[in-house]
Amino acid sequence: MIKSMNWKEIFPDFEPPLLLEMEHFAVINNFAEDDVLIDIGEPVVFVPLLLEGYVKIIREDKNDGEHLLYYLEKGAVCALSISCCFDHKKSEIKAIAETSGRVAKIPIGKMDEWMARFSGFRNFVLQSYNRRLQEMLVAIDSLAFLNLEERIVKYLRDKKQINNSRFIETTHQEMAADLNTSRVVVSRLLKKMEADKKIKINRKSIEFLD
DNA sequence: ACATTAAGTGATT
DNA sequence: AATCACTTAATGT
Repeated sequence: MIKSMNWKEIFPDFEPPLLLEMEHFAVINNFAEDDVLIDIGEPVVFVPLLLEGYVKIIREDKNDGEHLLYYLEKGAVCALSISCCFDHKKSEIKAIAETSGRVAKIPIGKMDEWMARFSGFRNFVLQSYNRRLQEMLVAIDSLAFLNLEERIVKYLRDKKQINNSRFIETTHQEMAADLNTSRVVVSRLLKKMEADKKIKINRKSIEFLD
């Protein structure tokens, strides 16, 4: 179903022999919006490469709610899954499909092998790691240094970017969960932002006026 | 018409 | 900024 043309397009630096092996060993899965791709505590047996779509990566504490860390985009590999894989650990995060899309699941054993044999693959993994680390810093910064209203603005900006639309389809409840706060507080701040002409609130969607 | 879900609000901590 | 205890509004059956 997936031709090497597609692979080459998404992963331009992969060597042709690597692409051939990938087509053979990778398991392709389609997923729909809101699918839970992995949850906390589930064993990680594959390293997922995102072929299409966006995935929300969420850190969750059993008692203390959850927090959105960052989004994974097409052509990215989940850095956290790699570290989990190497140690045969269980997942530290929850991954939810922001949009529908496709993943290629790489068996753990192949990761070692391909990183050793293909410099294109090794560089890809390292770069991907790097990007995730950067995004993690951004997530920490926003938690540590931004107030809730600023975090909401950032949240809406990110979502706007991903969906490529100034109409953000979400509920106050969902935002509160992602930002680890309460719905009432989100509603109030959004109301204020609407009064300030920054956004327009509709039921189950928000229009971002930049 | 009734139930469910999303969002708004005042009062309190 | 969080929580409570509602109310109101929109949607689904």
